[in-house]
Amino acid sequence: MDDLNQILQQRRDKAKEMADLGVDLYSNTFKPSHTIAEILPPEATANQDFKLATGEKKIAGRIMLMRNFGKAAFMTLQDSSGRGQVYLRKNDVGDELFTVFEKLDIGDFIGCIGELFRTKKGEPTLKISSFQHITKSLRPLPEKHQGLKDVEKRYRQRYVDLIVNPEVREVFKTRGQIIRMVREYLEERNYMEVETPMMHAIAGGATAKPFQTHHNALDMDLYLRIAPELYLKRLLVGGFERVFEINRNFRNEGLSTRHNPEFTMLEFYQAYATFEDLMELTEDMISTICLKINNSMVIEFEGQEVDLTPPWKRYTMDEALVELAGIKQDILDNPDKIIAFAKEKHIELEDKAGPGKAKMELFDLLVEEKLINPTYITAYPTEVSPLARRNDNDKTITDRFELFVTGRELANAFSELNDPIDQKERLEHQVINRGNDEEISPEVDYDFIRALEYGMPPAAGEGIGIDRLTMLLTNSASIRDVILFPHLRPESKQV
RNA sequence: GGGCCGUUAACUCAGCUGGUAGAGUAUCUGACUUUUAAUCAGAGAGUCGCGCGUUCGAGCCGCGCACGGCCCA
Repeated sequence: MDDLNQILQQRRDKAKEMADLGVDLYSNTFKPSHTIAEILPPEATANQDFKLATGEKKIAGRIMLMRNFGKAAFMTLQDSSGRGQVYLRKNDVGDELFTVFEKLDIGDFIGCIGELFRTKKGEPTLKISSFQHITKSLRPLPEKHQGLKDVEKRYRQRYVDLIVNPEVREVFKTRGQIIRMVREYLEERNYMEVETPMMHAIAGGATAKPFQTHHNALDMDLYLRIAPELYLKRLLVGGFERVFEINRNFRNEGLSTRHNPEFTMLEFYQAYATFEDLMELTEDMISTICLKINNSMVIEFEGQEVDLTPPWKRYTMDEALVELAGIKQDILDNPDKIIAFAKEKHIELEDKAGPGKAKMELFDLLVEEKLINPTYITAYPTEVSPLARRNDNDKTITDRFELFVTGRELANAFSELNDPIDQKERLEHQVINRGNDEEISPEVDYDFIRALEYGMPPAAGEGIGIDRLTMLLTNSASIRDVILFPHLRPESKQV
């Protein structure tokens, strides 16, 4: 720490000078009476008839901007409610405090006491009669107009991003609101929030590579969960008829603008409901939340207009492949032809893969990106839906839907398979088919089968990616923009 | 894993055909008691991501590596 650059050294020197003046650099005695937005709301600037509160007010915040006139200064203070202007004059605060003021830096926290007035230009401002230094900042903030733009720094040092880029704060406030609204929506419908294990002995409930860890005392390997599904269904067996969980899942796979190794998933299960009931619930829930967040069900996402007004478009998988990918029905109906067609499109299929897998891959390749407005795809092949209930009339498809918006999968739901014999066969079949080429060999969760053998009421369950929902509702192009601390490789450089 | 792009002062960015590095903001010094990108005058601040090579000479050319972004798998 002895090779500090000029600016860092100057700040430390100033801190020392303040301490020598008897200033507590990290005091915790100031109690603000108001937030900045309470007494200096943005609308008060626009509306000159806005009545300012009278009497002494106390606000605390970080100094963001300073316009210094030698014996007076305007400062822009920021707290969690927003920004506001304060005005300080040597005559008002006295020589002793003014000496402290002269040592203040942009980035420092101060507490200000004073009364409100309007400047010549009409801006509501707190006229400081006294102030207290609260916290010293030893590092300079980024440029005042450009903010912090370096994407890597914004993610690594999110705290700086949050200080200087107000729109980033808004995204994360909105994320919190979305989660709260989801919770409220489900609780109003008698869903109970539960927490199930994040560490699993068997990584089940989805097809994904898990992270591995180890429990020392038990001397056993564990996996960070890839999905909570099998535990939530155990709760249906146990008699809870409506449960939901909002929590992290972990998948040891690639990173992209749509994938973070840990991501937040909402899963909910409802006894005596079908996947069709959940289609109605989902479009109502998401459009309602969107309306509350954006005051409209028609929103913009990456320059495209997206209309979330229910009811949403519905296609079966086959219909989507015919209408949106132009595949002929007779190809879809013939297992050999559809597999051949997929291979023509350069889709790599394992020898064990059947027509269902081929359809799913063709859908991902040819259809998914075309689904901008919310669209339900139903009638997924049983082959690719090991946990979903078979359709009563056609055993090759399941009572399942996925929801696509802006070319992305947003939700996955189905009527749950509650036949333990069928479930056992399908999970075992899946394990055999996944084979040994994966580093972590898949296992069947036989306790889950045992639970089903006690009898699970018919139910429907759904998973909604909270990160992706937040991306949609905040017009964020990358998942890293809705995750406070997205995963990055470690910095090599000295900080 | 592959392709393309990026990495220069604390921040945002310039940097020509290879000739020892520049602006704005921020900082420091001085002036200034209603500014709001305050203004005016002056000053300091850089392992040019890292390493190797080519060259009399590399921020710039070549190779490798690191980190990041976008696209693809």
